[in-house]
Amino acid sequence: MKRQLANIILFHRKRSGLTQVELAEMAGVGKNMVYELEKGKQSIQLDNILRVLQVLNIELTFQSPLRESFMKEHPDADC
Amino acid sequence: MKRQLANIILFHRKRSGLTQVELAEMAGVGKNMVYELEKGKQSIQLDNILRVLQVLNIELTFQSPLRESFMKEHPDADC
DNA sequence: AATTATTTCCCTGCTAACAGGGGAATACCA
DNA sequence: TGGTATTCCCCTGTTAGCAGGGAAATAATT
Repeated sequence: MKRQLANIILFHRKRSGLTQVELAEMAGVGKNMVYELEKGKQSIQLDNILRVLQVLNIELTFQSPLRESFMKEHPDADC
Repeated sequence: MKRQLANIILFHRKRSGLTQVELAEMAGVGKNMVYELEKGKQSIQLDNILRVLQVLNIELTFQSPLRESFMKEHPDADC
């Protein structure tokens, strides 16, 4: 997961034909943010990352053994 | 996804019998971080969130239509 | 009810993320 | 090869995340 996020964002941005600056503007963040994101910087605020991911149509999900088994018994729980 | 992260963390912390302070110490972050995380604060650094998730054995994954179709053709790609 | 544990929410100082600018380096064309 | 587009990486000032302390509010335990 270290550089995974960086790779995913780079991959999706290139595929969508956007430059770093264009992506930054669409996401409402600074251009250096996008640059550092793709460089693999970890200390970036979640909300900024989410803005970028939203533009690229990338979804973020959480998984854990505990969660899976719980959701099986409570299908309508929001957690 | 707004409060989802907060709920997941709270749920897992309770299940593991940890207090906010204990979780914070194990994750190597401040106690207020954990409190704000569970309150749903979005502007938190990703690396700090990941430290907390790691303690609780929660995994983070990315999904997108583009990614799925690409991984099908390149099963060993790391992106 | 009384005691203890935990959470909530103040506060302070430090630090680094952030936006935005700019220039050099590199990549991408015609 | 020359020109353009894009990326890389520096800089500056602002701002807010962060750790840590502490105290009131709430929850849990006996």
